[in-house]
Amino acid sequence: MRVLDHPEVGEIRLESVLHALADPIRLQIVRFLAQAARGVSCSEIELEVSKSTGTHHYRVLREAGVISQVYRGTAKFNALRRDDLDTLFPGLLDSVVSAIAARR
Amino acid sequence: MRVLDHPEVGEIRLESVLHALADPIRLQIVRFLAQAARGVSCSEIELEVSKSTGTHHYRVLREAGVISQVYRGTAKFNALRRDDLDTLFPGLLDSVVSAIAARR
DNA sequence: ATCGTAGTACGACAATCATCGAAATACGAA
DNA sequence: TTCGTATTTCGATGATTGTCGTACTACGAT
Repeated sequence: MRVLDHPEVGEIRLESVLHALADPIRLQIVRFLAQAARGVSCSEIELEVSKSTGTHHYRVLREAGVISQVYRGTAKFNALRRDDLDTLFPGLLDSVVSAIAARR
Repeated sequence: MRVLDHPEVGEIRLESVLHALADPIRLQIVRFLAQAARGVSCSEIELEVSKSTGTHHYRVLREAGVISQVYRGTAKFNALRRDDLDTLFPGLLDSVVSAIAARR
């Protein structure tokens, strides 16, 4: 089974989280995950970039501590690390998600 | 008198704001401005980078819409665009400022 | 008019980044 | 085992970024 590295809660840095969120493709991913009740596979989110670029963006989000990723079979399931982020940076994720949800 | 370009409220983009905030030097500036009651000149904030690099960071913040800058004599006064940011992205600035203030 | 202070403009440089396509891997199903 | 699907890895490339030093400009004070 493939295992993926995630930063511990204590290792998540504000700069990295902000940097991870400062990209339209990654915001699109976060937005999708925010309104999904449970884990979402990569292929469920239609990104207007190539597959390899998509992989890159998921990795940036994971390594920053914004999302968690686990393999289930051949698919990889993604979820926001809501609790961890809310603990570290209260209100940050909510405000970003609200801001991206508010615009059309 | 020298005049500086600031984005209109409607031109401020979330990605640019997040990108502007995703740098330790710029977070230091924001942190300082957040706990200053009124405008602060560039030279009041001691940054561990050269003057020209400092100028660069102030410009990134201004062009993203995070701060406003006006000349008064030979000095340039900086202030957070609190109201504009709160209108556009409610809670965002507060959560970021709290996060940087919370860590030592 | 001259001087000092505050900040800018201009290259330049190395590092990081977003992007891609093509080849490779992991795993479930047939 | 063979096939198909999901995702990765590996360069490569062009764009952006953070950094600097030096030379410059703007302005107040002398």
